[in-house]
Amino acid sequence: MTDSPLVSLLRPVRSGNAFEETVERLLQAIKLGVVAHGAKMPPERELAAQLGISRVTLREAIRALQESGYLEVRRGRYGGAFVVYEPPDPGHGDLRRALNAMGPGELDDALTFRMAVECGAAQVLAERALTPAQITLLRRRLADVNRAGPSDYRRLDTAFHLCIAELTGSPLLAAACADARLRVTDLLNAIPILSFNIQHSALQHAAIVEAILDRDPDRARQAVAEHLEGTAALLRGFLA
Amino acid sequence: MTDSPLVSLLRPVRSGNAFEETVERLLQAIKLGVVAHGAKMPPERELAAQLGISRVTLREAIRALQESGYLEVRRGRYGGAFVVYEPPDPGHGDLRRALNAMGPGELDDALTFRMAVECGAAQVLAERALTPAQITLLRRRLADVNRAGPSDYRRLDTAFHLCIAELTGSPLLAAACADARLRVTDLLNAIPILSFNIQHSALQHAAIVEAILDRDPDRARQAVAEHLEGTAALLRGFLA
DNA sequence: CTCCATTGGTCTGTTTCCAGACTTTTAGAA
DNA sequence: TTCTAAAAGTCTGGAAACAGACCAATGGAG
Repeated sequence: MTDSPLVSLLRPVRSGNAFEETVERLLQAIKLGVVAHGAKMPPERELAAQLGISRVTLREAIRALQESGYLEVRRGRYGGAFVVYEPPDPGHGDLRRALNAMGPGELDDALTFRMAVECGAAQVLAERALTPAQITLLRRRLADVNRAGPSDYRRLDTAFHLCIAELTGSPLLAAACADARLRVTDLLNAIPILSFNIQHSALQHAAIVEAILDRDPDRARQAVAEHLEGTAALLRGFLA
Repeated sequence: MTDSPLVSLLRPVRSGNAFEETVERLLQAIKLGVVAHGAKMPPERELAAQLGISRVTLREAIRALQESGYLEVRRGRYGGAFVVYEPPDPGHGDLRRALNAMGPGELDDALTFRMAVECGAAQVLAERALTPAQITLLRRRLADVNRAGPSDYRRLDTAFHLCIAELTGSPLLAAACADARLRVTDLLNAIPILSFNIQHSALQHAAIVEAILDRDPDRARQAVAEHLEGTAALLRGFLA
């Protein structure tokens, strides 16, 4: 265990199959509600460019999602790929199933990773002097998630968390946080949204923002850690 | 600026060219001294598997490094690719050159990213109860870097930093830290190693380990932040 | 001295992926 | 009603990457 740095350094160069990877990404964008129900995905050419893949590959992925009922594609001007998917209310077996879909150590890996990068992002942000526009944006996202109904909650919660990372101005860090979030999405989606939890989270979200705006890195870090620990404990509890 | 999460989510699926990416990786392993001067890289088949690429692609990369004088390849049993490279003493223009080789925002991005993930890793680790073996390893790495001579310094410093991430047991986090380190390697290599800096770093390294072993996440976070801030300030200073 | 395991070197056919040109559909503007 | 721009759909040739089998060298074991 924990052998030389070779292990970290000589890790896989490419994630795997471009097609599958793309399907996964788009699926996450849909499930996270980043592209909301009924909304249009960006045009193929644009999307392909952003994802760094060819149009052909992208289209294969889109077709797969179309056939699975996540997207509806319309041609012609003002056409495009529209999201036709609404997150179902999670049943009781769903979390178990989602957990089993992950490898054994994978859950811990994902949770640890998320804890580290999100705490790091909050800390970094709290060390900065934010511009008024940034402050406004952060407050806005906080208000959004606190005002969210059950159908919007996950989406706005995601937006709030990612907003912190994006405000650091580091694309690498933002990508890492997005990645971390992706790895627990399926699990989060399988947890029923309880109003008790929402209210609890709202307090924690507020504490995070407050600490950041107060330029207090330690408090920011702690607030995020506490917040994420709640989710982590919930998920880990189902493994017992 | 700071538009919707789409930006973080729909980032490139694959890093780029497998060949170039591989060359870069191997080069980093060499420059970081992870595979020391005169030592042998793992066998092709093994390496290809670890990097998740075909042997053909790997061999192309190896040949490129061979032709650039980084590796020497010997056939037959006990053959392999041997590192033939010794880091040159950095001259005065080197840092400038390395900095210019990066895009404008890239340096800030890399430094911010590094700050976040390494602080996060230290914090996470400090929340844990470490096994005796883990404690021994951490202390060992600390002692190694503090005992290092100028020729070994970078390598052992890298090993120490990565050790913290690896001890969290999260491959994702370890990979993120390795990645962050990679992005500033060229810059660090261009800085002359001053004994003053080494001594200063030694104190900070010790403080980090102490905080982790004391199970004090805040102090661990602060110690890492302070340590990295030193490097960051040094690099940023050259941009003025 | 012979054998053989281990390692790099080479070849072949296949799959994946790409770049780019071209076609078709469609909704709105003129 | 006609025209146009923006979008998806289609096609082709080629490059990149892979899988896997096979060859060649080499140093140590017996």
